[in-house]
Amino acid sequence: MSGKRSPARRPTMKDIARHAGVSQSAVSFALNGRPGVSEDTRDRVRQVAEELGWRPSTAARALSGEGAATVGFVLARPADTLGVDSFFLQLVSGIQEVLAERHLGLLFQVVEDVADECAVYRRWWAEHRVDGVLVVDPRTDDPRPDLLDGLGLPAVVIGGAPDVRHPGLSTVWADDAGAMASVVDGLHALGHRRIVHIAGLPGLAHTERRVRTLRAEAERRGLPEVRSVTTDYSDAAGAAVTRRVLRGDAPPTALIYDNDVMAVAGAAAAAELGFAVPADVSVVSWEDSALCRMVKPWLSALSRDSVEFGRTAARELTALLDGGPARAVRVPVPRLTERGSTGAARDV
Amino acid sequence: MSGKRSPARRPTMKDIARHAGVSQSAVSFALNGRPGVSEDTRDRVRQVAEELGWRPSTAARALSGEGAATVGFVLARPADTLGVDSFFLQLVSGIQEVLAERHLGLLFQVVEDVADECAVYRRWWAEHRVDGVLVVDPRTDDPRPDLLDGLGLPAVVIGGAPDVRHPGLSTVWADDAGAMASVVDGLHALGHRRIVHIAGLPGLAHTERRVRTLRAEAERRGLPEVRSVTTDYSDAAGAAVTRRVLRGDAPPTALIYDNDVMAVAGAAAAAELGFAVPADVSVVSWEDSALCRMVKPWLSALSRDSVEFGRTAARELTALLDGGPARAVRVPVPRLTERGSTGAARDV
DNA sequence: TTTAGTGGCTAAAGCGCATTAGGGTCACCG
DNA sequence: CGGTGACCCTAATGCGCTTTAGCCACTAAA
Repeated sequence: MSGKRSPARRPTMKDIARHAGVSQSAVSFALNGRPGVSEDTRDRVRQVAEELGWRPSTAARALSGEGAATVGFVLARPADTLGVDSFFLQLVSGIQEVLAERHLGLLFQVVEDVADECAVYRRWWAEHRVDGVLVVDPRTDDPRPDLLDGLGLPAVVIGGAPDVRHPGLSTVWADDAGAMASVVDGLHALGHRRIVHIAGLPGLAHTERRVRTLRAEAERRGLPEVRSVTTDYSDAAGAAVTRRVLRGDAPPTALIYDNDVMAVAGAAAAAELGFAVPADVSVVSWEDSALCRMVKPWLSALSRDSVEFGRTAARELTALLDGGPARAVRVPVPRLTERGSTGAARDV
Repeated sequence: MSGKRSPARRPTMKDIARHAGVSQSAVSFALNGRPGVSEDTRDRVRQVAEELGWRPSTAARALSGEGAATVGFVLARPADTLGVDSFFLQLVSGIQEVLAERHLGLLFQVVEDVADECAVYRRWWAEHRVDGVLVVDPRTDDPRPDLLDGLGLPAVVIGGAPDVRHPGLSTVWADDAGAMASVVDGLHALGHRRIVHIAGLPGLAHTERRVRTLRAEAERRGLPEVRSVTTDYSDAAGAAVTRRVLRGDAPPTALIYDNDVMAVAGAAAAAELGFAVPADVSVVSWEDSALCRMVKPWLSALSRDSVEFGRTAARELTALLDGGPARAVRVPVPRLTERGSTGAARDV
């Protein structure tokens, strides 16, 4: 009835104090569970706050030293690269789940490269915008841990190996090395001797881990014709590299792709070249998603629970925000879901 | 040398004032381009601020009435639904581009349904967290415009039709009706008479628009065997519906899918059933992405520039934040990129 | 009876900024 | 030579919250 045309005013603690007939400080004590008010008053205040639909102004909270109730997440990828990638949305969705419970906001930003990412961290810190950040795509020789350490910004590195040089940062990681070893193991058992690993971006920590492990495994088994090729993760690169290696002399009999997009594109490229999957060449995707079940044959893939990965990372960050110690948490080794794209190596 | 172990302190305007030998107010005037200081002083203050790496505390800014310098974006989708969807990441990336220029943050949240989404808006508003929001997936009978209007929270609805009932909200929309008409036109010209539209979620405004238009076009041309089937956008649903309609009597000769994921899954399902694409059945995807070029034949698709779509939406929102009037902006009609999946209808 | 607590509350200060109301100083006009 | 702006600048206030200091009444101990 009252013509609610003018945008409603936000209720403040002052309003609550007035309605409840107490001082602002009493309201603050009551609402924050601090001693200094009787249970009676506390209940009354709580009730009034509820009725008024009061919520603490994050700005005011942040200003009086309580932190911004927000964590940051920066994705450093050129716009066109983040096309068909299920990993990040799932990761974020898991992160959200945990953050939402604690009413923590997620400040999200997409930038071009790591330098820009660092700039964003500096800005966020100076602007007092976030209490902590989640860092993805760790690199070999990464400037971010040093920066965040210096700023004193709590952070969880997602996908990096435990970093002894930065005891302030938590790490959540998957055992790529172990997974790679087991994949090579499986392929070797199937008779594969010539294996090419179509890797992701060079410089990324997990790319390097996989590449190193593959090389080590190959040496251990005495397989000279096993190697990695780095790419930019795009479908185009996946297809291009596939064509190149299959056209060479003594083409590989097994291909390991670092993501689903390249695996699908690569499998298609192989088929075009007349290589049957898996009769002529086996294909493994290091990322499972609906994509892997959209092509014929379905692609064998390493599955990991990206949503849970996100949850774990967020939990580590909240623990850090609560003053807990930094930790290195390993999530379960991704396991290979065998589908139709892997089989015994053709006799050479 | 000075043992920078303790996390650096954020410089404040007080620090600048001290270094520059002026009052805080002078600093404020200087830094915000307000009159009241000489150009000399202004430059000096700017320089000091620069040296100290000062950035305004958003908390303090927000508290003194300047807004939170942040806009919100809520995605109401169950976690497992947001798998292989290139649209949102691209949209967000476009949004970011515009927001970053103005140093506006993007608060991002994933929730289960629209009710939760509304709760998030209320909370954000009460907590003074955002200055405006971007709303996606508008529905028929949507509670959000009313809510946002009531809260006085500036908002841009992405993908909705212009809404005369909420003159406070801007709208950025694509002409689905026109696009649908032109697709039907093209298929009709190729001889197709039995067309099935495998649509997205019922209740979504653009789904309804497309469904309505398709029906109208069919009636206009006297095609009784043209219809829409709604789904949940998943690959599974796309494949299932495809199988169902192709197995029926008088199967359709053309299929229009509301997204790329369903189109690819559907095309695969058709192939499995022995329907050659496009000889037996033509396939059109209402979303273009790398996915469409990962299958054989490549899928004809309606391409729109999602990144630009995001930019446009963000620009409208910033205009709104600047006090500009609400507008309804139409982005270019998506155009059909003809690829190998569409062809003349087989003689019936 | 005084003294020391103690529980329940209020007043006041401070966080970092924007903004309003003045307070000097100088040049210019009458 | 006093008056009047214009120009630069400072002091002080408020935004909504947390927190410290302190007040008052009442009880328990000395």
